[in-house]
Amino acid sequence: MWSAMSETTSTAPTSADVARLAGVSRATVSYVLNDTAGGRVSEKTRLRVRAAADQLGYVPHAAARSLRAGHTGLVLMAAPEITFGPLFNEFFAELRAGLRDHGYTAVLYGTRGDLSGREIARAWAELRPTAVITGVTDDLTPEGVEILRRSGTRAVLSLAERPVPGAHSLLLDQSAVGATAGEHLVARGHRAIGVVMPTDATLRRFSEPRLAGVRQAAAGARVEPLALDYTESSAAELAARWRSLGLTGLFCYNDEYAALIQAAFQDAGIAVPTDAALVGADDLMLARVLRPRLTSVHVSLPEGIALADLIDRLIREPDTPPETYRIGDATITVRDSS
Amino acid sequence: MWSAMSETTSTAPTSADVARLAGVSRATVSYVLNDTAGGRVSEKTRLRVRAAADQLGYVPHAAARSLRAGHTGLVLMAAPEITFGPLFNEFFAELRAGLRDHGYTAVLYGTRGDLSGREIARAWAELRPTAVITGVTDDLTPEGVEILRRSGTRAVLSLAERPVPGAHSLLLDQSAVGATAGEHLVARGHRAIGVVMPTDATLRRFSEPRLAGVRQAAAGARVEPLALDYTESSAAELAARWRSLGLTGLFCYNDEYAALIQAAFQDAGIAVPTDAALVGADDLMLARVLRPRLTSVHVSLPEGIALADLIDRLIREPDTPPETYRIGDATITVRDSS
DNA sequence: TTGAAAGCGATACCAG
DNA sequence: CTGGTATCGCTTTCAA
Repeated sequence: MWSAMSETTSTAPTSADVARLAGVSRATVSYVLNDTAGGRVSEKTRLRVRAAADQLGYVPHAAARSLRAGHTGLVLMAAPEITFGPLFNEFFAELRAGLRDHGYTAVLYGTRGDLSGREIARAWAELRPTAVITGVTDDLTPEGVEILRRSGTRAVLSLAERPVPGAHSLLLDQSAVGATAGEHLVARGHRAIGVVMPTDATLRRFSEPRLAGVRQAAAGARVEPLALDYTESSAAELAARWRSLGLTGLFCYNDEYAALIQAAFQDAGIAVPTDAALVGADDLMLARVLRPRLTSVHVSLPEGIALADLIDRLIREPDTPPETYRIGDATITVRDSS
Repeated sequence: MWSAMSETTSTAPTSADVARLAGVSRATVSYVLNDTAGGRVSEKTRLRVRAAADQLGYVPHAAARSLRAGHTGLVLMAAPEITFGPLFNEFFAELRAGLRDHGYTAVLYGTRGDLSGREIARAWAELRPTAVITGVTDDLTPEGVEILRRSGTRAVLSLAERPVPGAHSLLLDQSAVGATAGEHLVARGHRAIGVVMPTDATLRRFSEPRLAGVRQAAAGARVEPLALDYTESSAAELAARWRSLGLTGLFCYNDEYAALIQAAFQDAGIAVPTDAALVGADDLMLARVLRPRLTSVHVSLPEGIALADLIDRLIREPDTPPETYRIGDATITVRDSS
């Protein structure tokens, strides 16, 4: 029964309040509510305690508990400020579920870009997380890793395209994406390949290794980086000078950029795939709703469950030397654009 | 200087450690590091304390601090398990920035769908958040609101398409989206209008008010709901029976569904906009990369800054009776598909 | 100008 | 079977 509306003065009920109402000690309340020490408390008392807790709407105080326990079950995940699309969202959701099954609480903790590596690390360290997974956008410096470890963080992982010294690395091998696209285009006979490079600075960490991957796979062919804003006008401009570039294939960074370009090419009378063979990446639904349908490279992220198991192991063995786990398999789905 | 690698035994340095190293008391350390009581501590001592803290890599313990302070600066935001796209992401990022300027720490806290309303509320209440913003996906029951308030949460907001009793409501008026689309189609002379209804259950809370909006705006016209999976085959099927439906206009729920349908129509030889006038929603970049370009209804979310100000006010005046704030203006961008 | 000590809420040891 | 009590790390009042 929810008795009265919350008064302003309502201070949260504590275990002491529960104890008082049930006529027992705080220790007993703790035993009962945590199912500790089986059978040490009589059935009758347990019922009284439970009833009292219920009546007061008692909820334990996580901060007090973890202060006493010496550890929080918190796994902090860096929250990207930019969108990575449905792929990442689903991945995070799965990972969170997996961690919860191991008894951890996963939280997306966001920071703005205007904090230095040290400040970010300190902000995280204040929460005394059990583990930290730094995302793709955030800069975790070696110094930051050290700050976290000193403050008791047992595992620091970086999910990025290059390793952070001192931290375990889940290396998202972006160059494999480019390489897969490059191989495909070369196999189709293309010897002059353009690579779209978004001017967006936050994407550089992806675009550059992807370019390198194309270069490596298309050794011997001409590979030309082409800067592009994510705007219609920028795409139109690229379309206008396409014929003069002498290229036949184009790796478009991802499906969204590819869609933009395909539309501009269409407007300019450049036929896909005959005048330009297009390859996107991420294999979004978008690739299937365009006409012609888009060939796309897909990066499979690791199963959230498996990753949760790994994190749990690293937490339990905090002295495991930093290791690099290569994740993400690149596979290509060939459709009508190439 | 980062002396040695973190040993296993490394227990996080406390303010007592800093005090010992600096040769002062814990109180003094607290004064210095928090800039409390200006001028009460001599410059010399302050330097010593700062140096000691630095040397040890001291980071204060947030749980201990807030336990003592009696309040956390935590604003919990329900993390949606599904994607709402770039619109929401940007909105969340802005909101977080705004809250940080007010001294709060915003955190995305995720829960899986398998928790009951009470369990979710308890999980949140354990963290003693200062405010909770429940997202679009999560079910916050009136009972949950009460649990939170009892445990000291000063403001509970729901950002949803219908109000939660007891909580402040940021009412995202989805019916306005449908109404705007309906008005547009009617103004163009359409008297038989289809409305795409995603079969995805989590989207029903959006799709139904959107449908209602169309109905209201197109009173007198025929309005036909059309169930659709987010698959190519489902779209193809709709295209196959389009002519037999006798409809001329189609509101597609959002741009992604509209893209799917436009492709299917194109495959089936149904001309857009002459055989079918299409209207999407959310005004994504997608609407601009399709050919014909997509007419789209745009919902403008409130400025994160403004919302942060509102939340701050509600926190300061926790007894403000629950109120409903209508947010989101629907405006249409007419392009080539309608 | 600095230090001693109380207390925030929960838990776990050791007595009774 | 149950209760007292020390403890986690930090802030803040009160004394010195």
